[in-house]
Amino acid sequence: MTLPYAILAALMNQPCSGYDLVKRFNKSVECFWSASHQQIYKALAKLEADEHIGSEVIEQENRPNKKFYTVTEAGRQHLQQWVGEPGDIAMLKSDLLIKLSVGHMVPTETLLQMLQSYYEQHKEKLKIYQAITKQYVQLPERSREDQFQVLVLRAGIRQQLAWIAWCEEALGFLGQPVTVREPSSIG
Amino acid sequence: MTLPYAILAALMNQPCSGYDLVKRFNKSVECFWSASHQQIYKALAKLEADEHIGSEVIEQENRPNKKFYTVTEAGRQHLQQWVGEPGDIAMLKSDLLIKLSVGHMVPTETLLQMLQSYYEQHKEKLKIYQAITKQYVQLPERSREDQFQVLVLRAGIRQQLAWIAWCEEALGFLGQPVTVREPSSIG
DNA sequence: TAACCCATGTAACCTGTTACATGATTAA
DNA sequence: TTAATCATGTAACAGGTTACATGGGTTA
Repeated sequence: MTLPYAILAALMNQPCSGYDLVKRFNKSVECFWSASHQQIYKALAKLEADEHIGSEVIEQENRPNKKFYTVTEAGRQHLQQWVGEPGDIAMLKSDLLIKLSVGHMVPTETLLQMLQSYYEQHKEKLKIYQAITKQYVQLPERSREDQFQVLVLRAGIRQQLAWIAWCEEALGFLGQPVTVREPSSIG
Repeated sequence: MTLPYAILAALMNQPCSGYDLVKRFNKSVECFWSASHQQIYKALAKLEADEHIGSEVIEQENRPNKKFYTVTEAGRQHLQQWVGEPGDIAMLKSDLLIKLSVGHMVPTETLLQMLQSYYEQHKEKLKIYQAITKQYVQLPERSREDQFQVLVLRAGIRQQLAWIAWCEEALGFLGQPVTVREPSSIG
């Protein structure tokens, strides 16, 4: 039930076409909600039918036309109402933790390799969040809108730092010498 | 695709009935994977058809019979193989972050109330993880199996601490005086 | 010449949620 | 007597993934 709201939120911050939305949802640029292009096009059709968004066809030469979506007043109110509602915290569903819960069944060397792969991915994700945050922080003046973007990104950074610290603890437990790092700081 | 493995893992650590599995999956006792009873019964039927688990009917007086499930050798190998495979880190999908990404659209007072509700839930979750961890830590001798359980729980604790610290940052940003806490420690 | 980008969609399938169903036992 | 616990399931639906489809333009 969250995807339509996530789309409304994205379009509020920056109206665009379905194709561009897909990129924003998946190029890890923006977002804490993923969706395939099929899902997004379908949700856009529904949102338009419900008159929460409107579209304008933009004719283009040498490439397909695009539909440019903007949020309607009704859509804005719908989103605004949802934002104020309390909700449930995200359930932590992790392959990795299921795997480690039966770690005693598997040779340590195998576990180390598997864990290392997750570790690298978390460090990569952290870099991405930090890079995007930097772009906002470097702006001479930040709007309140931008300040909220930074706040959200800092949540992502904190999550990744927590995972990274835990991976290091786990690698240590498994007997892997871990490179000594400076105490984590979220900047 | 993870649920069947999560079930195999749970049954490896402690064989039981479907009904008991449901409790272990949802009473936050054990697990970093949730599932409804409908899903679990269905998955159990499939796992049994694939001969990854076997069942024995236990006759009971004054209450319905139960099916007691145990992992077969084939199931054990299937699980073991999966544990060694590298996988993708969990996508962070958060209602709360979508809401905050359009925080500028909503009155601060409304945001504060909404955020407070998420904050309380994270603190509650943390308490649960800490209580379960304590039970393991207090044991006079911990098996390697138990040590892995503690490791997994510590991941949950770190995640909740990260969320809690971020909620406090967000409340601070919104102008809410936050009770001063000792620097977070995962114990 | 092959692969990828632009741009939008349909169809089949699998996963997960909600509602419905049964029926005895026990606690408030 | 109302509700909850025990114990297992079916059926309908919503959410999400994978595969298929089109067709010109650009890059290697």
